[in-house]
Amino acid sequence: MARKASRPEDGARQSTIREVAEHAGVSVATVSRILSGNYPASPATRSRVMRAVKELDYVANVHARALAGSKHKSIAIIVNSVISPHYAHVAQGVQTMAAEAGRLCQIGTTGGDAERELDMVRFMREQHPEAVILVGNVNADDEYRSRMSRYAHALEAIGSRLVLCGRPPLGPDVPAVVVECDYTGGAFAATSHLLSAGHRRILFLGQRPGYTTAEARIAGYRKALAAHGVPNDPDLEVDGTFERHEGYRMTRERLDAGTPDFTAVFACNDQIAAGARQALLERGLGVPDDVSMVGFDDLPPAMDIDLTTIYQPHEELGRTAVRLALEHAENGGPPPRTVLGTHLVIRGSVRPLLPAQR
Amino acid sequence: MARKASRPEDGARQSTIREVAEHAGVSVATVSRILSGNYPASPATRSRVMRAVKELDYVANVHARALAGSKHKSIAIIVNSVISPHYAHVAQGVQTMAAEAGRLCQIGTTGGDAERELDMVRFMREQHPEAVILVGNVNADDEYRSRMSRYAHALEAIGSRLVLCGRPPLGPDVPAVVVECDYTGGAFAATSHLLSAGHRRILFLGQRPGYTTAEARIAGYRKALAAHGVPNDPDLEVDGTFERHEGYRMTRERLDAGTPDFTAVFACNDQIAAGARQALLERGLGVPDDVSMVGFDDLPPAMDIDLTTIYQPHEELGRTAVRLALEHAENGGPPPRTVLGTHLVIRGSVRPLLPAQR
DNA sequence: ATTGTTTCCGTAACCGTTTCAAGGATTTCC
DNA sequence: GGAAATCCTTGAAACGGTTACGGAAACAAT
Repeated sequence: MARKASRPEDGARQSTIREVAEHAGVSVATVSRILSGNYPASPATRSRVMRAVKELDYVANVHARALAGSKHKSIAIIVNSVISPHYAHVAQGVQTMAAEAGRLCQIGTTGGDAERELDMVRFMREQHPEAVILVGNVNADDEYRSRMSRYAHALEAIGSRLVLCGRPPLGPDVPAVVVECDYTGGAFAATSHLLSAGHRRILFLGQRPGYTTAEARIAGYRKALAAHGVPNDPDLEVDGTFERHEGYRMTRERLDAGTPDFTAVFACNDQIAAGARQALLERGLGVPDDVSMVGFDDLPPAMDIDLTTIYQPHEELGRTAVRLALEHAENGGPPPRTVLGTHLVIRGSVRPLLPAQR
Repeated sequence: MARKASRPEDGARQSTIREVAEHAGVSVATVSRILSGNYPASPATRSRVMRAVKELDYVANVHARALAGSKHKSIAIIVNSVISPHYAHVAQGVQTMAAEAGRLCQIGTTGGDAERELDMVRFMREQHPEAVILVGNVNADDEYRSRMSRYAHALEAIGSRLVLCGRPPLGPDVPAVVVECDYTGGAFAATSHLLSAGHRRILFLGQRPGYTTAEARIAGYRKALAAHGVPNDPDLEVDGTFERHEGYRMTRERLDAGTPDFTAVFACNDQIAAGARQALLERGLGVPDDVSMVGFDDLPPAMDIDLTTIYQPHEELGRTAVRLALEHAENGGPPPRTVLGTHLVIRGSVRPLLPAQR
């Protein structure tokens, strides 16, 4: 109904603000103002416009709106993978908060590849979102830093902000909101827990030189060892990605190499722990009877395998990222920065080691 | 560099196509054509334009492009939750395929609420994506059907299409691409597997009247019972959502009610199975020693708890949804429809029942 | 040399909003 | 009663692209 006859088309079209204006007998400017924000308007006009909107089932075109107002209510999030539980939870937090704030949530994945992350940021920039949230694990080399720095400034130029979520700042020259999580503290607590139970040789699963989230954990691990006066044996730090099958592989290879030279395991996340556990069980080693274990994340697999682990506030990381970005967009000033904490969740995968066994 | 002096601002701006044109000494039309599609242009002009683009670090404004070309390269996906493994995998498939096709991926969650799903569709419509993909489990009442039908037509009107992924068509009057998955067949295979192992009293966990994904499964369950000549006992069909804690609750309540009157469990997904298993273990019932179990999904928890289950092609569902939508946008014609299969994955959670135990 | 084809490129009219300067209608004040 | 202030409302210029249409140049054919 009430389609402009002057523009005949085969398919129906979305009604425009002009049609609404015409229908209500006012100008487009009036419709625009009434619809966006509560601008002074006489009650009569307002209700006429509202009725026209209803009758035509009018929905504003966001692209026209974004173009004219140079602002698109949307938040972009870039993660390694949607499947990985940690990222999924962070994404859920972002999504929830974005929805609450009436923002569209745009998502992109990188597979953990720094190059693809950069391309994704570039791609997202075209969309002019209010914020681009970068989550997680990436190997930041110099080339990466310089490109990301360029992009950060480009984003700034279009009034969008970069948010680093669960990772440290990229440097003073890279404008970004930062929402960190205390991975070093978490790893310290995990390792201390094992040390307090008498363990001395603790396998570290998930070392990844260059990757901030792994490096933060190993720093905590080493710090705990030092605090307990236990010498650090680099041979106990095993390289691998944060996936289940990698946890399995790392442990398997270790066991294949000879008799176990460790009594406990600290896994960089629960997935790794689950894989490691499987490898141990296949070799007839029980958890915690033969080997104690602490994971990281406190996500689904942890409960199923009764894993003592470190909780990190996944969803809150996402929510905070959105909140701070939006606040910063509102208030301006230097980009805010915050650090969220972690804590130990005790289940049944750690057993005290008798003095004789040490 | 080369900023228009006539428009002085505090912050830097993104360069426009006009600036690129000026910089390259050609018209904006030429730049536009060279950038989008391979329009005939002399190599000299092309390279001049390309160089200008590089030098100005020009990125087209998608909103302007969408407005002028009335097309935005984007795909919207609406799921219950990003956290739920099944949805996460489907979303991963969508995201992957969308990225391959150079599309932006927009995501929204509903928490399994039909009302919120409708609102989300409405919201997504404002963004003019090429497709809106609806995944999963929702209670479709008449009110829902009628609103969704309206939205489907509204989407059609703006050249966008609705995609139903992992759920049946809504009716002949609702234009939509449909990518189903054979849940009935999967449930039939699962139940048959248990029946063949001699089980007769099989608990069905996850009944949800009105929810298509649950109803498809129970249809398969009943069909298998009938095929084996086993009478259907409605009392064995337990209501609950598809979450781990619900699996725990349903089983717990069952066990609390008296001595177990079943020898096997079919869980509507692996999460439910994991929760059920925990409840059984807490009561001293082993899987599969005391109770056999088959799940659905073949996702992470399945491997950890050595669960025999039904595989469904999660990511492929997502990929297919995007592919069909894009193909349909290209070719037109009636909306395509397809059904993907499932298959049994045998692990160690089912044990044959001795004839004496039946 | 004229005409017809091709090929490449430019002009300008949109796309659907927002927003600003300015206009008309009331009310308020002296 | 007229000027000033106030309140709503409007026309029109952006915003940054795409694209229909047409012109100019280059080349081939007559």
